[in-house]
Amino acid sequence: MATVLLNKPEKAKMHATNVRETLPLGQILDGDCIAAMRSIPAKSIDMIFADPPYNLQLGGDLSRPDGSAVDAVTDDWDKFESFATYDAFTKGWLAEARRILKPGGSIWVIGSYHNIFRVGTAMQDAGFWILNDVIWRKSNPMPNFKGTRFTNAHETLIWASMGEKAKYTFNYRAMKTLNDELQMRSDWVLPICSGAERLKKGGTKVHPTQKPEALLYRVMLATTNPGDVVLDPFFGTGTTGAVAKRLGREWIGCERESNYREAALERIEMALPLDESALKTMQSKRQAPRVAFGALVENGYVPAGTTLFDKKRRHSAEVRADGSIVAGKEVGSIHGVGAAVQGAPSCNGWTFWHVDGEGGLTPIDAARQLYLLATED
Amino acid sequence: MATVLLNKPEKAKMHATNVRETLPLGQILDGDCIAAMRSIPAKSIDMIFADPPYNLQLGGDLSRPDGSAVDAVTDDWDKFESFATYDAFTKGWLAEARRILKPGGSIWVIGSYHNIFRVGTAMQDAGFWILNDVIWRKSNPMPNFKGTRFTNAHETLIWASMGEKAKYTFNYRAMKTLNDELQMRSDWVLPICSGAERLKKGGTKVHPTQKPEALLYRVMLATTNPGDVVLDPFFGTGTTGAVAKRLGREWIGCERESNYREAALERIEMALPLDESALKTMQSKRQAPRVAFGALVENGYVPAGTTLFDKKRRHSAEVRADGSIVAGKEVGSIHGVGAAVQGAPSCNGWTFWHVDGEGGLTPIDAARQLYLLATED
DNA sequence: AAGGGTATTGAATCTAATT
DNA sequence: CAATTAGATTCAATACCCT
Repeated sequence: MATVLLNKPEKAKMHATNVRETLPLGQILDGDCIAAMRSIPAKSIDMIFADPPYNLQLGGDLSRPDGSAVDAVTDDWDKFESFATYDAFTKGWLAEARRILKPGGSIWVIGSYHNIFRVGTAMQDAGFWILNDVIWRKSNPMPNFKGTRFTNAHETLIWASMGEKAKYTFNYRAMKTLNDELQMRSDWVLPICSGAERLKKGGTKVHPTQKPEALLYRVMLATTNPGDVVLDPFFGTGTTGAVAKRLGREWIGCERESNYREAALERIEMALPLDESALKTMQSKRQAPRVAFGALVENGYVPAGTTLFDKKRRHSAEVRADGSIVAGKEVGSIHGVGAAVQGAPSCNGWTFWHVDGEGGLTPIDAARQLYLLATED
Repeated sequence: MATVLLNKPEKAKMHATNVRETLPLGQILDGDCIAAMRSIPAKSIDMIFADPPYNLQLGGDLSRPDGSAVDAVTDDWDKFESFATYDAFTKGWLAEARRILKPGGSIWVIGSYHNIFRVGTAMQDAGFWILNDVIWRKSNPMPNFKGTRFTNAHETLIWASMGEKAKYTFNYRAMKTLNDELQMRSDWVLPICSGAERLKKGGTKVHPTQKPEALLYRVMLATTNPGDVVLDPFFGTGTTGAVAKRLGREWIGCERESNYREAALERIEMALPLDESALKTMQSKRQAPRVAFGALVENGYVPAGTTLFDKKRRHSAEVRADGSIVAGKEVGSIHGVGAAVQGAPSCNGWTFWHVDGEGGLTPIDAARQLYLLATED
């Protein structure tokens, strides 16, 4: 029998491929989400989006908010019982979620003030590292008819990685593009789910808390890549699945109620996937291929002997044949010398240093872009 | 000796009056807030506003893109050994807060994702009944300098009564007036504390986390009446005291650090009734909402994959998932690509680009108008 | 005086790949 | 795994200096 030697990353990759083939992609698992998640292999999911129910009746039945339902529990002892039961439930499904997430995966949970504080605490206690809490600011909320409180006009999402040092996916550049070239903030203004998007049967809502697709769209675009596997333990009518399909992500759902499952499957069937070109997003420079400054020198884009200046000509440096630069006593990389002359902890030499041309000073980053275009493919 | 018979309400009223006379109104109690609150009689306070340490758990130094350093919160008072330590601290001060609050009083606590979930859980466990969580959306937050997460652009306040059936004060009418005759929502847009309001000594800020008076103004106007007693267990530089004085409320503070106490007393001494200009900043701004093209994409008004044309169909471009558009080699915003294909210095993409519909070409600005109609309050 | 340009700053869990 | 190196990264408001 032939032996093939594999290094560690290759082994991991092959393992991931094998595991992926066993995943129930594009399926809604029937039953309790904890039991359903138990059937998923460990470290196999890229992102989890969870919209857990928030109210736990004493009978052990979970119910969703429908605006009129009020907790029947009244005295303090029962309240404690209720919170304790809810916390145990939260701890249970979070533990399974943690098991099936990849080390570089992340989790989103949405909730309101009834449950989000307990969920957030449980997430921290389970070892998740909160990256942001995000506010979904509803642009057209239900008014508070009685005038007894502030209009409850938002919901809270928590986004967390597997741990303090864990990696995670964040498509910073795509978010910035989506927000007209400003950093995306932690407060998102989006309309509630209504109109044609709202699933109805016989004139009534199929699901009391159907989330808008725009919300999932932003979540997925921000924190997953095409082809990633997204799991939703409280699938409901399948907003997560519909958006995943549209955005070229794989999905898995868990849902106990058959009428929700049916509505979800029908809905996702109708969803149209975007083609590959439309799925492309603005790439960050971090993802662009690295170019050594020395390559520009070798190829004559910035010849040896060129004098570099900072934007205000307060500093200058000379380029040497090996791509190092010299400024007074400082010798080294464009970054190191840039940092040294400024007395700064670090410096991006590509944008700090300029060459003197016909139209004034041009950052050497422009030469890098030219080089990248010329050497593409 | 004459005997005066008093009925029960009169007795309670007299008791309240006597207790009130023993309260350290207009004073800052020196020392740990738990010990300080122990000196306050039970059921004597109308409202508590608490801004406890956030337990930020910051890593190393952080520098801005220009190389300058970020002045972080490094004070000892924000350092806790573990979540367990922080939880014990929270439980301790909440218990005292609960003891001194009147049955019809209420409590506000402000925090960030670092601590607010733990605080909210502790409040529920202590028996407080959450009435709202309120989002302070900062109009000018500190950016995320490294592009690693969403800009942390908000903080969360929790407002709670003494229990599910407990009474509380809510001045619905005042809030509606303050909000241009619309119900006050659970998200408040306010600037951070800066400029003349920010207390400084020798050019540097006295307190690292001074809260804006506008925030306290809205809190107090909404949930207290003139003459009410407001206590702040983490008084700092006395924003609560200054606003209480201006609004005709009584105040009590607790503060360990003498330099904060001194700054606070001096500041409150100077506090004057609010003038017109200050009042204006307290009011909700009804400014025209800015719409990013990306919002139309994620909400399906202009789906990814759509082809855009200029009015005469000389140019076309394709919409991508993140709201960028592609025309040949040009990739970027509707404005940038519009300018590039025309060879123009600038371009209003909203009027330049059109979508092909039943009635011919329609400018994408029409979709923006539709979106605005759907999201208007 | 008005306006333009530049510097400063705010509750921040703030890099990633290679050696 | 720690140390090193390459190199990516900011928005709104205020303050102050200069025409």
